Amino acid sequence: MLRGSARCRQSYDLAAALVAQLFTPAGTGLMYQRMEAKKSAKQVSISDIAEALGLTASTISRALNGNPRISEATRERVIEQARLMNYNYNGAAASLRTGKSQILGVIIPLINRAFFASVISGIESVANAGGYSVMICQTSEGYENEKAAVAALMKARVDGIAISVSAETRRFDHYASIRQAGIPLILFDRTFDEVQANQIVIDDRMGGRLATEHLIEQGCRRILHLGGPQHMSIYANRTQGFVDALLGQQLKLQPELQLFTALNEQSGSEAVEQLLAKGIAFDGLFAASDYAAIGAMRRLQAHGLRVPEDVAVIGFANEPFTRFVSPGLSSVDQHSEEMGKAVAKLFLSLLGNEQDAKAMPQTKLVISPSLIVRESSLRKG
Amino acid sequence: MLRGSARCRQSYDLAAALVAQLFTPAGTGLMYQRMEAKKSAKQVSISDIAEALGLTASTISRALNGNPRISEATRERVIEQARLMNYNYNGAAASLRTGKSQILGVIIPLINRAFFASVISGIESVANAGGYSVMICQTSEGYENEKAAVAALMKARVDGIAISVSAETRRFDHYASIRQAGIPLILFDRTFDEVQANQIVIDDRMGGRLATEHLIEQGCRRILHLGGPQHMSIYANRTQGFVDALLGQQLKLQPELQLFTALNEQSGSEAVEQLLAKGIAFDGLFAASDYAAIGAMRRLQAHGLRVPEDVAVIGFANEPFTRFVSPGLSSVDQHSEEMGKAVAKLFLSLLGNEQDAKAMPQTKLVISPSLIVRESSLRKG
DNA sequence: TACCTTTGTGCAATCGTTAGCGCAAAAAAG
DNA sequence: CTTTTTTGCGCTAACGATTGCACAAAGGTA
Repeated sequence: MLRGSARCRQSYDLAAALVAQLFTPAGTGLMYQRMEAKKSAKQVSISDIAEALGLTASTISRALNGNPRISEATRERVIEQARLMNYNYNGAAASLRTGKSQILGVIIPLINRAFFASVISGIESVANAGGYSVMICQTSEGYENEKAAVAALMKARVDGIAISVSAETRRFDHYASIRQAGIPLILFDRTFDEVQANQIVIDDRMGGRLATEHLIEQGCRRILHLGGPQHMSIYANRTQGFVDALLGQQLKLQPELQLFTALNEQSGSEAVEQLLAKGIAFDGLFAASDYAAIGAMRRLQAHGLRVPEDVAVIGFANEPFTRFVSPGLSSVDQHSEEMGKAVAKLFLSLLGNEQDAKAMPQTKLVISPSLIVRESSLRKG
Repeated sequence: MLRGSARCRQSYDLAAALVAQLFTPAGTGLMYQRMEAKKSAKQVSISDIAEALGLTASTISRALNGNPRISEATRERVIEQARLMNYNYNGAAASLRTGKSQILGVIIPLINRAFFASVISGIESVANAGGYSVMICQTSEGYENEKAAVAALMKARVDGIAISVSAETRRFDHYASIRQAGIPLILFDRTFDEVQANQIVIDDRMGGRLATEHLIEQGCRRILHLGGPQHMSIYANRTQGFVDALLGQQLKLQPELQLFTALNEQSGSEAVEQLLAKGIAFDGLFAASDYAAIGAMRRLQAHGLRVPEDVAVIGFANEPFTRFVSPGLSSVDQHSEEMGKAVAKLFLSLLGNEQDAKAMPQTKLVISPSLIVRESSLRKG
């Protein structure tokens, strides 16, 4: 514990420069002496401003917070002095006093998935506009990391937590402390109904159905489905949508044409390899992930099969690379940015009206996905 | 200001459940009464634990922080009681008292660039291991957003700030408050030498040279360079590397073969269109961004030119999509994850040894990039 | 037995901000 | 010219954790 020596460090040339600057315009000797006396130049506090202006900290606080009981003249003096002294609001102190940190916590599996990056963008834009900062934690799909992330956010006393559950997570006790603290909890995209929390999801079942119906419409009759871990609702629902579409079009369900994998590039590739080796034919492919789709598509092409003529392919998530590959990969867009905005908006409303979380019924918002048709699934004529 | 009513909200069924749980094992009537009395069930504090155990807050604090002056027996009792009461460490209170928040601030232009996402991953992994959380702000390449991000991080009293400068930023006064507060500042990737700060960058000049030399080696003699805004050192350096390579190989610099754009997909496409329209021929293309490269490549193909046979193409950044496109896009890898780790490590060392920031000389760490050759630039034979 | 260490814990001040209450002075109402 | 209201600000007590100092009890030494 090196905490003992952790107090006195600052560059004093800068502190001196600051004092000089202060001394010139509004020059109160008082202020100068104070800086002289306190060797350890901490950041400027409202008390420092108060002292410089001959007021009290409460007045400074009220002035900066727009309290109507403060005269405009005083407010302007305060704001100007704060600027001069390079005052920085101390969020920690305010958080301690008010119990609010003005920070939202977000836990995601992987930050380098375009989907999650977009969601974060959406959250940030709305949250920032509402005066909130965002604290992001990545679990790398790990349960222990998720536990640690929750702990870190609780420690930071965030005002709300949004989680997209890691693939490894099957128990949810670590969410209990969130609820016990009365902190709003929102699950997005990767949700579990076992957890009592607000949810924002896309209609994955509809997405799966749209994608599959599109393939059927393009003339596919034997459609391979590469699905994800079925304990996760998003993947189970996409698969369900696939089933819906087949049955809806009076097509038979072929068990050998449903494979469940980790849905990365490699597993997509391997799945195709496996089926071709077994001599199982198919003329369409719906993967519940773009990564699996691209892996599969490349492997099909490596075997001399043409996409979309021999096999029409569609993925899921509309990752940016789907536009760049050739043939362009059809996919299902999840309106990720919108989802992020919805998450942040829900937060703001939950925090805004201070009805107990328990009074407010759990919200479940479902966003409809959109089919994005590119060359990989489009058979002309 | 709805601050007045912002105090009393919590779900009391849960609080009751907690009390019940508490009451059963270690059952101190005292505790129960306290919860009864205080209608507003705040989170549990160390004083609550102290009261439950008949100790004082200082002992609890020391026990939880591993202070050797506390007996093992007491420590265990404290830890167990903390677990029972579902205690959460209050970072805000500690931050206020110690002046340390155990949070690192990171400001990046865009979170949905694979490069930055990877850097963040790297930062997070090292920072978390060192007991720090990470707070991320996105500027969307905007100067005002960058100012707001700095303010938000200062408000959160982060212990250090890492910035990759937005494209729009040309003034750096907003960094002054960081230095004045004595907070370690690290610029990474997008740096400016005008700013007095630690820097972690890749050797962009070397990257540009490697890419260009590779094209020359593949037989290119008229190489088009799509460069970025030259006020940004990364792009100026990549361009300089291009120039170095040409001159090093006794090739002439052709002014009409250097275009400077925003380096997105569209500008890459337009640049190619423009040159072809003018009838300016070229047999190689080095773009300072993968996005510009893919845009250019697609446009070349649209004009019936073959890549790499007619024009060999190489990009920069090694974005993941470069693997998926066909032909695979050659690029320059920036070791983004390593860069992130280096940023976090530098933080930890800056925070670790409490020599003044001024005593510690400014560090500048330069990481060497790697050439990644794929089909787009490889002429067989 | 008297004195010195070591061990384990308590006391109290402190960090910066907020907010309820109080209280003058000024303004409005009577 | 009083009385009431409004305006503008100060006082003070929190919030929860940390930490230097004090101090009693236990153990060791002379």
